[in-house]
Amino acid sequence: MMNADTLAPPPRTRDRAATEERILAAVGEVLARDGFAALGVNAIAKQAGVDKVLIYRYFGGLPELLRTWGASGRFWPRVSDLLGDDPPALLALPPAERYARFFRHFIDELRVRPLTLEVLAAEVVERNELTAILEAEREAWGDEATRVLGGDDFVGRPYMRGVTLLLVAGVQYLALRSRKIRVFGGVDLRSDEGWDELKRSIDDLAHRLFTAPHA
Amino acid sequence: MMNADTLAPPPRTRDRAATEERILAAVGEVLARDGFAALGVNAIAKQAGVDKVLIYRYFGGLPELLRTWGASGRFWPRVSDLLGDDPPALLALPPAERYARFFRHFIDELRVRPLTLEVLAAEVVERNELTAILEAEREAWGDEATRVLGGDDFVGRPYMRGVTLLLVAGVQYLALRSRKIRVFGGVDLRSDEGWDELKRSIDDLAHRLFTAPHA
DNA sequence: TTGACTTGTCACCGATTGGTGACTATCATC
DNA sequence: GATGATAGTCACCAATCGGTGACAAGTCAA
Repeated sequence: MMNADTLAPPPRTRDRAATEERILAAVGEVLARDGFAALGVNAIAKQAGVDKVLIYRYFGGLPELLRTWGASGRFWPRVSDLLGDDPPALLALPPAERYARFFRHFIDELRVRPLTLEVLAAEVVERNELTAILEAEREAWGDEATRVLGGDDFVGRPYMRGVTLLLVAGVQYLALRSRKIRVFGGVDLRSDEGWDELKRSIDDLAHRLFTAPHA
Repeated sequence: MMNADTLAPPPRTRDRAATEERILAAVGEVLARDGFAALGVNAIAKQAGVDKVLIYRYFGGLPELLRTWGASGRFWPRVSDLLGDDPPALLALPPAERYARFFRHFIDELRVRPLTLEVLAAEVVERNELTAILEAEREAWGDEATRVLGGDDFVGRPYMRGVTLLLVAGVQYLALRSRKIRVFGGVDLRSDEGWDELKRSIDDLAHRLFTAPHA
């Protein structure tokens, strides 16, 4: 029969914990390299150097694997990162200054986290079990942001919530777009200079919002 | 051979122009119903009730079909829609008023165009030949927007470009998110009331930007 | 009437997807 | 040392993807 028979396939290390870790790590690697659309059992197994059947055996399937990966919190910025190196100092600043600095940190954190942007982008285009899992992980993040920014400074300024929301959304959108395009409205989204202009604009805006309550 | 032989398949209407139109219409239908990810030759042909080989014969393939569809302008808002019913009247308004009204129109146009949002969402998550085709169609749109908004009102206000960009990006992002989630930062993105709050915020913001050149 | 062209249908191809069953190799325990 | 559970590999499945070649049927001009 010409069967190559005992052409022994060398089994791997036979270490379930290590294999599970390799699979979990492969999720992030595939996500970073090929994006959310390519995130399937075949790609993950190949990246991990493991047979895909182990994904079903160890995690139960792709959704459960994603849920485990999302819960591991290995891709999302911690809330403290949004406050900078010295949170108390930030909170002690005058409102306009705090407002502006928060957005500076927000921009910087977003720009250096390709995995975060990849997940955010996926949430824009589809809402399924996978994105819902990761979205729940992220909600506390946005809530924390509004809590830090909000507080007593918004009383008497009913426009602040809408403006803040639009700025947060705008920063997220521009960060997302920078993955696919370079220039948006004349601003280079892939250079520090481009983002510096946006930061300075928010700076000016913040001072105008807080120092001119003329209504 | 048990060949069912002349089990005559009734050919369609044998009308190339009509068939091409059905295929083009099917593009929008598939896009609206199943989204950009499902936009393939199989799905389009099935939706049009036509054999997929005709897509290759009549259009040359999926990219060319998409290009034709994009150029047909059947999904994108015309620039005039951004200026409202009476463009000269809008342009004659004071800067702050014009600024605010433009965003009102921008929001209203975006919210009633699911196909536009679908394409915008696809552009966020992937950049390929298909999205590039539709993106080129849309560029003139954004350029026109900045031309209407910009002009002489921005001189002496270096922050205006960044702020405007962030607002445009923010509106687009919130409109995109409204397709998948209902509430963002406490604002209901699927109700007129939620968007009214955002419009009012932009209103206030516009007046502050243009009436307080205190720097 | 004949022949060339076009419209449309169908069958097939290779590649890739998610998913499963069967097999071998290793390890711990009796 | 034999036994049973588990780690890991492989071969296969049906479905779907984009794409092509062959062919039947209608249309029109010579």
